[in-house]
Amino acid sequence: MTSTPSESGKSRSNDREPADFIRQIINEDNRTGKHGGRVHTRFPPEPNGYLHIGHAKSICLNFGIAAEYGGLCNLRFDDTNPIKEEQEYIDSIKTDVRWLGFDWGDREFYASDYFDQLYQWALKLIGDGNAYVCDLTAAEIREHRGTLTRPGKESPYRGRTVEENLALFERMRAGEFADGSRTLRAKIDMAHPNLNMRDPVMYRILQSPHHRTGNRWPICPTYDWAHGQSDSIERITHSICTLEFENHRPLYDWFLRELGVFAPQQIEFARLNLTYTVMSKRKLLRLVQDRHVRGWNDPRMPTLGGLRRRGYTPEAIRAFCARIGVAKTESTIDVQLLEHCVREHLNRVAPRVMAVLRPLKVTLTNYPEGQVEQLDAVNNPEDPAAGTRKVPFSKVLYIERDDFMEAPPKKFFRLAPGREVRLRYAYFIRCEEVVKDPASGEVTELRCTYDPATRGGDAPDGRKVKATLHWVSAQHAVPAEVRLYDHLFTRPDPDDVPEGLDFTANLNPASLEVLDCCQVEPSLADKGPEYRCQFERLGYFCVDPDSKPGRLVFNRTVTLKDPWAKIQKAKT
RNA sequence: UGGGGAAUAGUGUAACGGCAGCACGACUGACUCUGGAUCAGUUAGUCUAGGUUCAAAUCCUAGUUCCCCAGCCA
Repeated sequence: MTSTPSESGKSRSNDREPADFIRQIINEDNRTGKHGGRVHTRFPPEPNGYLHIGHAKSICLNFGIAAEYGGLCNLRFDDTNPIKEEQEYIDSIKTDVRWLGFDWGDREFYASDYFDQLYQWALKLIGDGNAYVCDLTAAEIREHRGTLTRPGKESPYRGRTVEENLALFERMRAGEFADGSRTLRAKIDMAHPNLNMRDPVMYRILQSPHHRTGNRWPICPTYDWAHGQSDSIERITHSICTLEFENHRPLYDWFLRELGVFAPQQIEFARLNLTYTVMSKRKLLRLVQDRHVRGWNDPRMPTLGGLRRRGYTPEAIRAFCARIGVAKTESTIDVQLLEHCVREHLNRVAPRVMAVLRPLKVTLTNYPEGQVEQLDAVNNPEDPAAGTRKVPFSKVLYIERDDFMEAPPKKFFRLAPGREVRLRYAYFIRCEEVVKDPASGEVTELRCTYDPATRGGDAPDGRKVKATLHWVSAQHAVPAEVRLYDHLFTRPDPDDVPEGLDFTANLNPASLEVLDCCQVEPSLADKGPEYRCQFERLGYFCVDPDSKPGRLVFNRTVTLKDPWAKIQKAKT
């Protein structure tokens, strides 16, 4: 946890700076002294799934705001539903938040930490005539709730006395009743236009063991009953959540008011949507279960685990979250902005290396047999401190198949019969002869000559060349597998499908391409997982955890911007 | 047809009665030993209709469109 989560480094504690609507609210609260200048937020994941880029937006918001205002941000697991939650998720969530660069200190909390307090508060509401035990089944409750346009009917159990309710609730707690047979409900208003206020359930009976409290609680609180009170216990000043909870705010406030306890302010913002991907837990789970991807951390997934494996940096994700801003308008961010953010960071820090993905053999007919030269190559033109390295050069090389065309169209600047190009950091070469497989007609080798006077890449006579190609020396290169990724879906909105089909109809069949005959420069031989670099002219890549010594595996994080590829794509 | 929200270039996001700005994208051009990076430039916007005002994205009125809510999920 070395970095400051506040990317701007600027304090937002004055209201001169353009601030988003949440920071404006906080600025106003600070101005009026509402919380004595205190700012305390929380990130409250439910431990029933893996974190994704949408959560990163919330994490950056909550931890970022706390840091900017000199406040604190808690990590709180919203573990009110034992049948869906598991320790594995808790561990992965903590790993991801830490990886993103945030620190919750010793403030790791669980809603289940507050089950006793919640129970006491429930007793108070019952005592005040504000809650009652209801014997209706789930289906009956639904029927009684009414509809969007029609008021609900009151439960026949609504009129129970305080004593009756207290006795029944005590027995619920003692585990005397079957799952789902009774609930504790807030007594509010069955005719309320907001359905959340029509006597919402506070406790249900769920005998399944809880990952933290074991079998101590046969009853468990609902989100509505637990969340606001948890915020209150932690003295959260600003409880930031997504738009769908806007309808719950009246209830959130109602509980706090009836209890007479510290009242945090709930503020809702629009969740993140990204083009060419899905973000809902349900759809992500479906992709994993139906084997459309290789797992939760498949590099094509928008999960933090997937992005990490893909080679994304925490810095890039934080920069992205800072740029997308925060508002109440529902929006879909162009995935190109995310890609821009990784490129921007990796361009600054990633060492450059040469790797040939689809090798084409090149023999330099006039280069001495058996000779090897060690040529100097710059590690990162954006960072002189990164220094240089030696790259071996010899008579037989590999270049990229895409860098040669027998009949080059207009605007193709690379190698072609009779044409001269530069090999990066090496020599000018000229293509003299094209060798083909007589059967298939496929080009199998290029026989070229090199100009010894151009060693290092410059011609003493000042002659220019239109392209510089990357290459590797055949006898020195290390074989590697490279996994190329593209968008998981073929449409910006995966849900844009013909009637009767679902989002899987838009899955991109070409989202993964595995190249297993790649040749990379020898300096890469000893690199392990999480090593990130730029393959010159191709893109940013990282070593995959599947990689083993002698069997390198790389993932392509993102391509470089490539005008030529765009020209070609436009033609098809 | 109840209630709660939201509408600003292609996509996001500012401007809080006083010149509609920024980022990404797209398109030019310069430079380049990465068709990368960098630099310069172009493109393009206030949902609609009225009203208030010297002045409206901003205030008022009426409409339109989109999102959320009928889990003992969160």
